[in-house]
Amino acid sequence: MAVTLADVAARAGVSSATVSRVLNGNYPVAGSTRERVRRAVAELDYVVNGQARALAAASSDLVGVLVNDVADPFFGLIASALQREIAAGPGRLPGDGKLAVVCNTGGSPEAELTYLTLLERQRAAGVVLTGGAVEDRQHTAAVTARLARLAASGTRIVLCGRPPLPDAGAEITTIAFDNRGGARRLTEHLLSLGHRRIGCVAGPLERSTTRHRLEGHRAALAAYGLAPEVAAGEEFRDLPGRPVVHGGYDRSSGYDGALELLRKDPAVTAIVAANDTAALGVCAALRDRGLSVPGDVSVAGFDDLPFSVDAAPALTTVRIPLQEAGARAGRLVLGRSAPPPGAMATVATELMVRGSTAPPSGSAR
Amino acid sequence: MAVTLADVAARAGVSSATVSRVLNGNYPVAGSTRERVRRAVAELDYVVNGQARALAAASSDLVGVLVNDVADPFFGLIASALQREIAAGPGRLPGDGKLAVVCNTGGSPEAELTYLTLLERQRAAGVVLTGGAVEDRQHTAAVTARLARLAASGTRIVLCGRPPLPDAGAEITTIAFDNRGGARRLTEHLLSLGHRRIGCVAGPLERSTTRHRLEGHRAALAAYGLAPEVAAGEEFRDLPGRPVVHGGYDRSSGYDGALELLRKDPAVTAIVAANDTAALGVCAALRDRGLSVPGDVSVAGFDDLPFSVDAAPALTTVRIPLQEAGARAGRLVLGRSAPPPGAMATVATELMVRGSTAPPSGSAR
DNA sequence: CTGTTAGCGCATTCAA
DNA sequence: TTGAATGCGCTAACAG
Repeated sequence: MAVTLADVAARAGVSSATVSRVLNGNYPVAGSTRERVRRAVAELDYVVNGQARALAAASSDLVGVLVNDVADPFFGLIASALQREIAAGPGRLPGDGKLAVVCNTGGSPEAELTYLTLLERQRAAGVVLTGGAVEDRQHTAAVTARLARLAASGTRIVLCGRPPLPDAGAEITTIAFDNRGGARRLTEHLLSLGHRRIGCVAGPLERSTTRHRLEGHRAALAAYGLAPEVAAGEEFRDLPGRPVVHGGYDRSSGYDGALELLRKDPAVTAIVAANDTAALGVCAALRDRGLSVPGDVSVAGFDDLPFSVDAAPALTTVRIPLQEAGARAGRLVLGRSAPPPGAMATVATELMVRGSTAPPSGSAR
Repeated sequence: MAVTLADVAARAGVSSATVSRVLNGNYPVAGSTRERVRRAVAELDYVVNGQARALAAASSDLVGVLVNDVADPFFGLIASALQREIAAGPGRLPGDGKLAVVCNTGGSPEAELTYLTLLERQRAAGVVLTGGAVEDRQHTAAVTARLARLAASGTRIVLCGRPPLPDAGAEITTIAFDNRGGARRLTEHLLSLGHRRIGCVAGPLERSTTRHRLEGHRAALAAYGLAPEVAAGEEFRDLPGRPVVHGGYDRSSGYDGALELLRKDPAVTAIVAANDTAALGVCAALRDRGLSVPGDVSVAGFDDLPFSVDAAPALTTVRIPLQEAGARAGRLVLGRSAPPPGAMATVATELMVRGSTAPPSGSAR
C-alpha cells in the first residue's frame, strides 16, 4: 500500500492538516514542525496522490495539448516549447509545474472531441488546440460547445495556429498565424521572378490553414491581374481553370500531388506546396520526372521546418515562429501572461528566399 | 458547478450506485433502467470526474511517455505510434482508451526524475521511458528505485530504446535497439568502400546510445585490425588516437563537430555522425568548407529519419523501426501483449546505403 | 500556529 | 436487480 498523508502525520506526530500545509506551503507553520514533517516525508518516501488532491481542491495540474501529429515537426516544435514553458522552472518549487498531456488527434475530428472529453473528465487546468481547424459547420459547433463548457468550468483554453472561434465567448484566447499574408508574399516572390503558371499542391481544402494559404496565394495573383479578387465574405473555392491539387501535409501527398499537377498542366514553372514536408515530396517527384529544381520548376514550401535549409536545393519557404508561438500559448494557458487585446494575437510570418526558387527558364531572353 | 453522478441519479430516479454500474458496464443492470440512465446522462451532458473515479477505484487512465525532445522526429515517431496504440480504437468504447502524457525531459536527468514523481503522484497506469539513458551511476540508481516503486504499486513500466535496468526486478520490460550491430554494419560498409580514416561526430558520451554506437563502430574497426578489441566488461572509452568528437544529437552539434574534427584530422575521408540530424549539420559544415559529399568526404547518419532520403545527397544511415517499436511499447504498457521472454526484446536495425557514402577519392587507382 | 471536522465524486461493499 | 453506506486521500473551513 502506498504511503498516505496520514502515515506521514503519524510519523511526524502532527495532524494530517499540518502535513498538507507544509507540503503546499500556503499557510504558516512553525519552523521546527515543518522540519519534522519534511523529515517524515523523506523517510517514508511519501508522494502526494494527485487525484485526491485534485478532487479535494477541485483543480488539477494537467494541461492538454491537442496536435494533429506529434511526429510532424510543425507540432513537435510547438509542443516542445509549450511544455518547456509550463513545466517546473528553476525558480519554482520542485513538483510544482504542470504536466502537459500531448494528444495526437491524427487530424480526426472525432479524436479531437474524444480527447476533449478525456480532458474534461480529468478536469484539466488548461487546453491548447494547435494547428488548423477542420472547417465543418457541425464539427465546429461541437468543438465550440465543448470548449465553452470547459471554459465555464474554469479550464483555460488557448488556440494556437488556428482561427478564433467567434461564438465561444471571450474566454478563449487565440494565437493565429498569418498564413494568408505569408502565402501572399510567397506568391508575389514567384510572380516577381517572372513565373506566371504557378501550380499548387495544397493541403486538404477543409482545413483552415489550407484555405488561408490559398487565399493569400489568390490575392497575390489578383494583384497581378491573374485571377479575380475574392470578395470579402464570399466562400473560398478553387478556380476551375487553375492548376491546384489537394492532398495532405505529408511527403507522399507532395509527391503524388506533383505528378498529378504535371499531368493537369505540364507547363507550370513553379509549384507552391502545402508545407515544407510536402515540398520535399514535390521536389522528389520532379527529380524522378527528370526535371530540375529550380532550373525547370521552382518549388516553395511553408513553415520553415528545420530540415528545409538542408534540402537540395534549400527550400524557399515562409517562416512561422512556431517555438515562440508555443511558448506564448503555454504562458497564456497558465494565466501567467495576460491575453492580448481582443483575446487574439496574430503571429507574423516571414518569407525565406532560398535556392529552390529562381526565374523561369524561358525568362533569360 | 459541474454535473455529478448524483445529479444523473436524481434525474433518472435511481441511486448513484446504479448510475455508476451503467457507466462502467461491469455489473448487471436491467435494460429499462440502463436506458433511463443513459438518457439522463445525455440530457445533462454528464462527464465522469476522472480524479474521483481514480481515487475510488485506485487506478487511472494516464500513461506517461518520457522523451528527450518532442520536437525531435526520433521521439516524435515513437510517441505518435505509441499514442495511436493506446488511444481508444474502433472496437473499443468511446471514452475508453488511455491518455498519453508526453513528457519532455530535454535530456535532463533531474527533469526525468521530476516527471517520474509527477506521474507517480498521478498514479499513472503505465510509464514508458524512451531513448538513451544517461549513464551516471547515481542517476541510474535513483531512476531504478523510482521505477521499482512505481512497478510495485501496479504501474506498468516499459523501456523503449534504452538498455535494460538489471537491478529493477523483472517487472520492467525493455525494448532495446540494436545500436551496436547497426553501427558496426555501418562502419563495415565504409571500410569495405576503402575508407581507413573514419571520423566520428558522436553524441554525448554519457548516453547509452552514444556508447553503443561507438562500440559497434570500434568492433568494425577491430575486425579490420584498425583498433584493439574492447574486452567484455571493460568500460568503454574513446581511443586517444582516433578522430572522435562529442556533441549533441542536433544539427548544430553536427556542424560544429565536423569543423572540430577537420581541425583535429584534416585527412578523414568519412564521417559517422551521431544521428541523421547531426549528419545534416556535418554535411553543411563540409559544404561550407568547400568539401563535397561524398566526393571528398563520405557522411553517414543513424536512425533513418524521414527527411534523410531528401537530403542532398540522400543519407546513408541505419534504419531503426521507431514506429513499430513505439506501437509495441504501447501494447506492452497496457498489458495488451505479453512481455517477451526475459522481459527484453531487441529490435533489429538495417543499413540503408544511399548517396552520401562512396569510395574515398584516392581509391580510383 | 495547530488540530478537528467535513466533504470533493465516485466505486464498492453489504443488504434487501 | 437495486439502494444505502462506507471510504479512497486530500484540502479547506472552523475552532482553539
